[in-house]
Amino acid sequence: MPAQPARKPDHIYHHGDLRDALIKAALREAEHGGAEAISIKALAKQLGVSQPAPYRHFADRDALLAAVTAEAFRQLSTILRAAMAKPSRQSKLSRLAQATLDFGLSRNGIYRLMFASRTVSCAPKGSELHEATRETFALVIEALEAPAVGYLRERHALKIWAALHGVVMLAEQGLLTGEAAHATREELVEDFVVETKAALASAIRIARRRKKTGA
Amino acid sequence: MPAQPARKPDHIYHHGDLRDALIKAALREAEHGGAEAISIKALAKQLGVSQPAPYRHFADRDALLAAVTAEAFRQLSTILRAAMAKPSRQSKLSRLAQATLDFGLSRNGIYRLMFASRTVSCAPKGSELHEATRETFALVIEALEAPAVGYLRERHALKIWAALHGVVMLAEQGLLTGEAAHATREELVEDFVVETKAALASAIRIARRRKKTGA
DNA sequence: CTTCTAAGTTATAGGCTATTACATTCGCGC
DNA sequence: GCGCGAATGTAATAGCCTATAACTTAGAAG
Repeated sequence: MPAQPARKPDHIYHHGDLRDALIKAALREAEHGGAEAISIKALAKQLGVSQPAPYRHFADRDALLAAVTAEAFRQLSTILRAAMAKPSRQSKLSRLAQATLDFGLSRNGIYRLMFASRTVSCAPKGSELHEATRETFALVIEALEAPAVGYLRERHALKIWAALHGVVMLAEQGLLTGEAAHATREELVEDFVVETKAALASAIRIARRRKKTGA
Repeated sequence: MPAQPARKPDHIYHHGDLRDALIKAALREAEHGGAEAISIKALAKQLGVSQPAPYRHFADRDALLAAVTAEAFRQLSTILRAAMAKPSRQSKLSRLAQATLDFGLSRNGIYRLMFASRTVSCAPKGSELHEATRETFALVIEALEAPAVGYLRERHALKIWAALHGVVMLAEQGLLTGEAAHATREELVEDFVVETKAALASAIRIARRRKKTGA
């Protein structure tokens, strides 16, 4: 009888879907250690393939990071969509904001991959990653539940989005502890939500009044 | 005549102040490439010492990063103090905010080192780095130019600080371009400044009224 | 059934961190 | 002034990581 009796030769030559497996495994690694925790070599070992195998699917480490980050954005989008869909006494924007905060704190490493690395800013315009970030931001605009008047929606979406990231970042750094912790992260976020809604509503009223008198 | 005629033996044995030189050189490197651009080996070469030499001054790479980050915070503090001191028609808070934005965008890599890496959150309570971050934040509180009423100042300082970081982060990511660029970064920041000042003033009024009627 | 291509393998080069053991200089007490 | 210990620097080396080159295998397409 020859060496291998066939029938699942123990280590199959073709993994099946190594590309996808790499992204998922990398996401797991990044969960706690951030981008630095993603090692191609370690991933390959973990998945039972040789170290250079991943390079068949990603030109280099940065390409893998971009793919991982894009996947992370899609996951966040899914989470936010779910939060917005869930019936609740709170506003859509509030639910989106709290869900973002939660994501940013509980999946810390991934969050930094998404919002604090150079990966995203290097993504070319039509890329998978760029599209994923755009789609997430579109949800923020949607959560405002406001009519499109000029660029007022975009502007206020940007503001609440920025404020949210700031809170997550500072919270991660432990700058929201001590005396300052008097206001919890959630309260801070809710402050921003309320203020943003009020500011946008007011801006829209003013814009419409101006338009009417102008026309 | 012996080999070396003395008189500055070309490569001196003791650098003089390698520790400080390392921090400054690292800061230069980080300016554009962020933390990843800081390589102990490269720095050593650049400064004309052997690779292991830096380890006489820093236990490991993370220790160097912490020192570099602390220095960066002190530099930011200096810049902010200067911006606040400069006479201007704008409010102190506005000047501080715009200076922070400017710093975050022009010294991009360093900014990420300060606000988007794990370095800061790992800094123990009494450490040089921790103190440097506290001092910077104290300037934000000062810039509010408001009386201390409960923790209202701290809370609003936190809010404007968070919003600022958010704007810088999104701007770095190119999320502030396109349609959204209708509102420039500076305008967004000014929005936050105005809103924060108004919100704090209002909160203080309310707190005082409550106190008076309560007492 | 052959042949082409996608996907995987071994071997290897080169960069980085960090440690160990050894060398040199500084400065302080005497 | 001199000698010795502490501080600082060096050479050599181990171990991890990325990335490439050259070769091999499996599966699909004609």
